[in-house]
Amino acid sequence: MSTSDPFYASASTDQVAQEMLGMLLTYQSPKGLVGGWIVETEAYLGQLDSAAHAFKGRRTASNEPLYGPPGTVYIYSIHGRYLLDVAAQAKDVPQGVLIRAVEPFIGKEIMLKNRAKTGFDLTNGPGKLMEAFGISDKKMNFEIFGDNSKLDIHKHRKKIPQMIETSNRIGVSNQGDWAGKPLRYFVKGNPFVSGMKKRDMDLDHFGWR
DNA sequence: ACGCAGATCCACT
DNA sequence: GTGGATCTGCGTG
Repeated sequence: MSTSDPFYASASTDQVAQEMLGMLLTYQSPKGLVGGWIVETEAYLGQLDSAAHAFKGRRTASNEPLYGPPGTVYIYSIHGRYLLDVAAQAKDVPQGVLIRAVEPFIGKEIMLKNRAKTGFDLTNGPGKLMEAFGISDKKMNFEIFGDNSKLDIHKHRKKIPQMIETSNRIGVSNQGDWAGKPLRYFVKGNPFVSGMKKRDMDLDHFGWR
């Protein structure tokens, strides 16, 4: 995905978050290529969104990548983990999409070595997928997916969700109106979605069409 | 210095 | 399946 690609800027951030479901996320890691299908995302809508890092225009060294052009890598840390975001709007419009879970597709063996977990637990959470990928710092901040970065989101290599499900966002501390907005999107039935209950899993097709 | 955050793990119902 | 403990980096005082 290149800088000039209008994909991000042409759509609202919540639309982008939905369209990213089924796209392939890859990372050229030192140990080899790893990657997976994006199955869960969340949209964060900037200065008005009380759950967003840029709420009220907050702008610090660590959330600065959110203000970058569409496709900017935004990695931040919480609870000792690292999470992966994409800036989704034009430069200086601090809206982003959090990638919360992927279905492993490339380099599964590498991911299994990076993480002490197997099965769906390998990548069914935002911190888990980063650990599986072997990313444990913020060095790639400000890079552009697929342009000058080892991280890439393949727009055209896409799986099609049978159905996209929504919910409120996970772990947002703020109790404002925004905490309950349905800005989390996931592939219905995909077992790699965080917190997916066994009885809701579609083990035949993983929720893909 | 201090306190908490866009989470995870594990020991228990 | 779920609640509580614990993980560090960063923002605020």
